Amino acid sequence: MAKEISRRDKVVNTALKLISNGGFHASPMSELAKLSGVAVGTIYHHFPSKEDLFESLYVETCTEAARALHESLSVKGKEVQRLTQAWLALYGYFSTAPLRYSAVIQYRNSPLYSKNKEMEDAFSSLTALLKEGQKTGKFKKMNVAFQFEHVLSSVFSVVRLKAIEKKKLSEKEVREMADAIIQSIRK
Amino acid sequence: MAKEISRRDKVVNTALKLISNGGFHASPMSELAKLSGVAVGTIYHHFPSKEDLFESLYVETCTEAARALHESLSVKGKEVQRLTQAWLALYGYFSTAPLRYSAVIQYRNSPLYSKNKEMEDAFSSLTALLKEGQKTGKFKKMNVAFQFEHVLSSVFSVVRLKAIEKKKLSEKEVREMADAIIQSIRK
Amino acid sequence: MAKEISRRDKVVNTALKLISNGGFHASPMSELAKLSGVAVGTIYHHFPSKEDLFESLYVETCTEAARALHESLSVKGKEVQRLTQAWLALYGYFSTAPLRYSAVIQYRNSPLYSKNKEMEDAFSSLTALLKEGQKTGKFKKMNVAFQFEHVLSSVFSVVRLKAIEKKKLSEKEVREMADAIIQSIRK
Amino acid sequence: MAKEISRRDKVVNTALKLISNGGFHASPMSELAKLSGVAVGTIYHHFPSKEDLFESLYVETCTEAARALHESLSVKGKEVQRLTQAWLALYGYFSTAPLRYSAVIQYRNSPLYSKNKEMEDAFSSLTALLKEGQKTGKFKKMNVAFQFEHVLSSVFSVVRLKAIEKKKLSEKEVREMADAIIQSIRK
DNA sequence: TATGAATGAGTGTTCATTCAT
DNA sequence: AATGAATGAACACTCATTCAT
Repeated sequence: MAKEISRRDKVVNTALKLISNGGFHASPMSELAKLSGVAVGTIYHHFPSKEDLFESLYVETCTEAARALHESLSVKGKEVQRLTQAWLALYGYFSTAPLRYSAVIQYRNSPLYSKNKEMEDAFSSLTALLKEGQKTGKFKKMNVAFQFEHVLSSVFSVVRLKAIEKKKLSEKEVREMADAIIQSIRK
Repeated sequence: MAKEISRRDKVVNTALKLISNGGFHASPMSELAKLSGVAVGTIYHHFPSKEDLFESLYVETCTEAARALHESLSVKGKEVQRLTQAWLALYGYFSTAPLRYSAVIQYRNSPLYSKNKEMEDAFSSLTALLKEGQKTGKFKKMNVAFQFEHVLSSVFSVVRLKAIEKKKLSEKEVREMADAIIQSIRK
Repeated sequence: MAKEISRRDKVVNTALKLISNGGFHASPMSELAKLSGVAVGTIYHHFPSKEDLFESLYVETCTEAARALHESLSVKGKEVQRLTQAWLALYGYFSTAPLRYSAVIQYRNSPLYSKNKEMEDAFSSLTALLKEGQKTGKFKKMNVAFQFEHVLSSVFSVVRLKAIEKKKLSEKEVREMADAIIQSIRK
Repeated sequence: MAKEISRRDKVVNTALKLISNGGFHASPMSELAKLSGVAVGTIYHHFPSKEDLFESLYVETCTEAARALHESLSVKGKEVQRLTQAWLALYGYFSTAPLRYSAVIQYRNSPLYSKNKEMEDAFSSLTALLKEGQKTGKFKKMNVAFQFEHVLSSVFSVVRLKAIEKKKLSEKEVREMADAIIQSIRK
């Protein structure tokens, strides 16, 4: 029973590696094709353009991360507890998928971004939680966009330390970081 | 007595605009030359290569920001107070120079980075403050690199909100954000 | 009894539209397939190659035009009268089938041509008429190839005025043009 | 004293050869560069795009032909005589520059055309002559655009016979052809 | 017959860099 | 120092054609 990987998936996987290595502009379609074991035309059969391909990486990743986030928030609990779960869920997802972390970071800091608020949309349940916490008085009253950015960028900072800079981080340390962030949000 | 702007400075200023607009790869040297009112060859008299030019932007900016940071830290005071001053100094610098903020963000997320720890070095006084605060028990004991990233990325988040996304932020709001961040660091 | 259009005919009709619009090189087989409601492979079942397909358009059209020409020449009469009939027959055919006119013009001015003297062959009865007229002294003695070209290109000029440039031309005007041309051929 | 041919002229000359041979689409820029002894980038330094380059060929040629036309019409005379001179001038120009003839024909039958009425404009003195002749009663009253096309296409037919199909044509024969055409225009 | 995913050679164009003036 | 014409490797993308189903 052969494990068939679709050509599209081969391309996606190779693209994640390439972009994580040298970035969008250091990743020619020809090389992507070669490393994927696929013809150039085949890539264009699945993605209309290079930009689209890399946008797909971003959107797909947002969707996956949003699913992890959603599951973590499905458990009932107090706001602080739920925020902790959310933070850990996002951290869990991205530290397990460092290539996707890389792709997301690059996309969000590229000129392609801003057309695309996928992440903000996908993570709307996080925004909702923040608003709710502010309303119930559990969280500080503060610009929600800022709090959102704050949570997200702290997750990314830790993922970077662990997955990119290869720092050893114990579970306890990670948990402390999460708590520190959340402390800056709760009242 | 006319205020002569050196050709080098013209180039630097135009480069900041260009990179802020479309990014490194969307900023051809030929256009940089044209918009600067300078010949292509002239740019190469001042900078050995395109990469070098954009690295210079980064290094220069780090140096300027470091100066602002240094001044803010020259005032004696308790660790928490000094950290607040440091945060506000960095915020002050970057929110006044949004093009340079843009250049720094892009550089730090480009493959050119990592050769270049300019910012960490330039901001060593911030790292020193964090270590000191941990030692004296004022700050939470925690991975210093993470705390550093955390401070920096929070500054950048707020600058982005204000300078890029054009959100109106009162001084009071900014101060609250700073306090929130610092609360997550202090004991 | 439904009027079934064969796939081949669908392709031919679409090809005529496409080539008339943007020309041979702006008409990819993939688009031809899509607009025809047919798979790419199906086109290749009916035509060995793209060049062949467009050559078929030309040859088919020549054949149809030759039939019209032939019918007009089957009526007996004096050379001048018959030439007039021939001119009007060709004009009639092409002004009714402007897409085919377009295809013929393009083919005749493409590098594919010259392998293919289909039109000269198909229109041999016109050449024969010209030769006959010269022999009987009704037409000027003159290079027959030139006279042939002359007649044909005048037909095409008028078709172009009417069908492509949408000039309103009365039957009387067209007749005058025909007469003018023929006057330059007759003695 | 070396005869310096500018790079631009080298490109133009090679382009005329190439397009005359296999047409626009069979003439890659890379080959054009190689045969011109010039770098690809250099072509783009002088022409914004391939289409522009070939349009330039057309426009330049129209301008040159218009000059020849203009000179021939500067001589005073009766309308018929002047029309003859005009016809012969155009014939003279194009039969001496068969590559340019080829380029013009191809351009006029390509989808690029129609944006560009250069030839009609450049040859406005011919149109003017035709109108004048109709007004003074020397020429048949007839659609001027048609008469224009008629004159032009007859010139092209003869050039084609001579320059492309290598038919030997004596001066006398050419003159007879000219006369025949003009006979179909004069009253 | 019919399909359309897959192929990959080929093309127009860009742009960092050089160097003669 | 300053200029900008010239260079050519590199790239994204196209599209005629094939072939397994």
